[in-house]
Amino acid sequence: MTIKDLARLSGYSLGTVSRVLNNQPNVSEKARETIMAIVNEAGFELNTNAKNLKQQKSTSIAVIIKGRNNEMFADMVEHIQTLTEAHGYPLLLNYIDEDENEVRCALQLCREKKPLGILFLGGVSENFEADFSSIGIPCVLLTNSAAHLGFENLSSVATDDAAAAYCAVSHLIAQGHEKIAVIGGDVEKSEISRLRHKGCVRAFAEEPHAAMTAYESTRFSFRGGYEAMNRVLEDGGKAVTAVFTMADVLAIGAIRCICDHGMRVPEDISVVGFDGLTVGQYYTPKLTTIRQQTKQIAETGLRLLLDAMEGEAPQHVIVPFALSVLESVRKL
Amino acid sequence: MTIKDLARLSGYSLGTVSRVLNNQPNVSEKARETIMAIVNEAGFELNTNAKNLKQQKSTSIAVIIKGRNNEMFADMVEHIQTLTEAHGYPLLLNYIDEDENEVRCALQLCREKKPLGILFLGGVSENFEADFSSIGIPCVLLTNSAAHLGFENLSSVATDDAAAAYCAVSHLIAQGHEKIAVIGGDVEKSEISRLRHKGCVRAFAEEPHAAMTAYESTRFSFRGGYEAMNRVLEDGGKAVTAVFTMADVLAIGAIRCICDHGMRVPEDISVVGFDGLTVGQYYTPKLTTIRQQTKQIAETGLRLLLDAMEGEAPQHVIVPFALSVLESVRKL
DNA sequence: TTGTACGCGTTATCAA
DNA sequence: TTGATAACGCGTACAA
Repeated sequence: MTIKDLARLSGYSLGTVSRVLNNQPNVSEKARETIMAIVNEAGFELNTNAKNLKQQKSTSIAVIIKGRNNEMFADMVEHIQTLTEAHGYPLLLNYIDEDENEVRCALQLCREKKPLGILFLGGVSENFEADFSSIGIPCVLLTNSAAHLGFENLSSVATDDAAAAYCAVSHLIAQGHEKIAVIGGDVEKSEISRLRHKGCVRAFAEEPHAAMTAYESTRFSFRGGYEAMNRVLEDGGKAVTAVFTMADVLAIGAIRCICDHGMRVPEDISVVGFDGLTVGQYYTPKLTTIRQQTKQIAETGLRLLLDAMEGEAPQHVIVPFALSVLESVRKL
Repeated sequence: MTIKDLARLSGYSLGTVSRVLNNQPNVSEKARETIMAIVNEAGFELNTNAKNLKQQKSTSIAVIIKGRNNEMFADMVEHIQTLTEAHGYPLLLNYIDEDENEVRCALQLCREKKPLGILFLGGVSENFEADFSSIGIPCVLLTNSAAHLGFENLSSVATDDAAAAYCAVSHLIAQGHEKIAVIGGDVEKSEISRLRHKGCVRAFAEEPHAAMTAYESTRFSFRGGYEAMNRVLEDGGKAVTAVFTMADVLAIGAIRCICDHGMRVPEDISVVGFDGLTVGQYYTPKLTTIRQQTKQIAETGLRLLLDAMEGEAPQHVIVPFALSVLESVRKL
């Protein structure tokens, strides 16, 4: 079933049928009704390939998600999906590995699928600096700020990672902790880890009686958290009383490790996480954590993208975070 | 950059260029080299829209995932993605709501994107009975069996849900539990819940001294598990000593609820989950659960789909499960 | 308000 | 082994 058949069946010409299908003006009400009746009855749909070929672009928005088993991203994708559905934009979901180059992926996507815009869930500055200039369509980077990159077609929405980490560590210090271990990602490679680490350093600098006794770098996973905590504990001597982890999954891994060493959280060691995953509220103990506003990040990001698609200038938005104080920290 | 430019640049005609690009025979080695050199240098890529338009189909495989915040499905999608990448099939990921009709969605997909095959992650028999006959391409249903539906182009890969639930409840009974509550989904609407419920019933039937003191139906989420457990506990009197939940998220919600009531797991109440989520191994207590082989389900499902795309007959495979005995069950 | 004709980038058929 | 040419289904000037 093509618009040719539709033309034949309705007695109108191809042009009229096409105009009806695209809600264009200059069509008689009668023609519209006649044609739409046949469309609905036969369940006709335009051929996307032909349409895109003709228009030299697709009508879709692409999303590039770094890391598949990332509950926060999954959450954001869900929101984005709901919103774009309302706007009528088909979504092109692309999951890539943590260490793949998201900008290269975007370039390929532009050539192959020609999306109207791209949403990056996660990304590293270096990749953008290297290749982003070849991308011509509006893009938005989520969870990292792209303000310093200065591209004309790149907006960003992010949490203030340094401030959030500062807040988490300050909370531990305020509760009387002085020997605090930190578990996070590779400060060389991961921008997010770098920023959060910076926040930690600032917090310790302000309170000289407290110190970061160790910084353990690992993958962002339950197992990564477990193994990193293991190294902290086996390193003995400096007996930490608290740990700040740069992700809730790390916190959960770390807590499990602490329990396996015969200690308890928060009685023996306090733990603060980062992200605000749902599971944290159902964990034992309920996780004290930095809660990121995933919904707001997703909504704002999409809005910036749609705005940019309308020709507006890029923006760089910081969304607020909140320290969610539950049960995994004890006052000394 | 199109194959027209390529023809002009190489001095060959459109036909020859197309043949080279599609690795067809009857091309001189010289022509192949000349053209490929330009392709590589310029980073040329075929226009997918034009190609699909001409061939009246796409080269992609569609995946319809019911429920976005489902860690098990996310896991399976990850495996599928890795495997299809190796085979060179682009993946069309479609996340839909729990209660949307996956077969309707598939029909629309067939019209719009014309995939080579469809993988269903989750689905209910009723929807397939109603509309699946209109779908002409090979499909595979994962996590539910489609054997009884008898479609010529529908394979399936599933865990034996009834047997697994039977195994879980039998384990509790074997540990001396006699008053056992069960938390799951709506037996009327959810086929999976129905099958698992059936397994429970059989287990209780075999051990008359044990009984299902309550069946609480709820959504498959942390909160759902919490609320259902709340109802069980507030219903007092029949003092359960164990709970079987039809999902690990339910188990975690239930355990949190038990703790909030001042009791402990497994000291006061034992809990068995279902799925084998990673977080269960890092929970406190480590979750005793029915472990589903997500990797194997995904791999088998994709293999069946590829086979069917080659013209082979549909198959219905049951993959084994395992009872993972960790810490959330106590022997009475 | 409606219809005609062309081109989007590709594959495939046929003739050279 | 190669080249010319006709589709594929659609949008859109332009003409009627």
